[in-house]
Amino acid sequence: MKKNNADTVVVLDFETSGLSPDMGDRAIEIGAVLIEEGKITDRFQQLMNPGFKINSFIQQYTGITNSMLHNADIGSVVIKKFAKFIGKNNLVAHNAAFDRRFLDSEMAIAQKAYSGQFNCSMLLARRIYQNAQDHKLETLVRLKKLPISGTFHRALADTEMTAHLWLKMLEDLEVEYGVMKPSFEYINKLSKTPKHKVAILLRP
DNA sequence: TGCCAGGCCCTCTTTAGGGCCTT
Repeated sequence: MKKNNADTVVVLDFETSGLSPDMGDRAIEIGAVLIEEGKITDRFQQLMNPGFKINSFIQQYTGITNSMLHNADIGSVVIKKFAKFIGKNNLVAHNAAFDRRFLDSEMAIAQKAYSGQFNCSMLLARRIYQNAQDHKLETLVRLKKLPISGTFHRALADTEMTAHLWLKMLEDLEVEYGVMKPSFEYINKLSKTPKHKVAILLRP
């Protein structure tokens, strides 16, 4: 049965060859963690061979090299395994619009589908941490003193940090605003509320 | 690889432009 609480989700992060699947970019790594009732209970990480050589900027940015990708499974093989990992869970990513485009693109290539809805940790952070210097994942992780797991810009490390940020935001909503066990839909609504109206929505 | 995007949000707004965030 599908869980609709915000504390039961799959958090995911793609490393990619560029910014736009519509321009031919492909995923080169997927990382994900399953959070069940506020606890990380499973992990997924695989490199994905995009079928072409990635440029030097991406190699430097991610630390993923062409030689690492040479022996990796192709995207469609990996994404079929990942579809099983997702199951019917809802999904979370930092700047989810980006990861959703690549998930949709890779799923279409593999002729697979998923049923979960997306929530965005960046949009939620912009609402509840309005005074943060910016809302990059790294900035928020340091601001909230969350554990830095591995290297930034590798898929599983970014995913774990996004997961910790997600759980911290749920905790802060409860502790500071009395929002208990919010639904996924409530968080989605909160993430789309104009900033100047957030305080009204969250008033205990 | 391919010349590199797209959605959200703010404001000096809505007949628009530019910054943020992701790789």
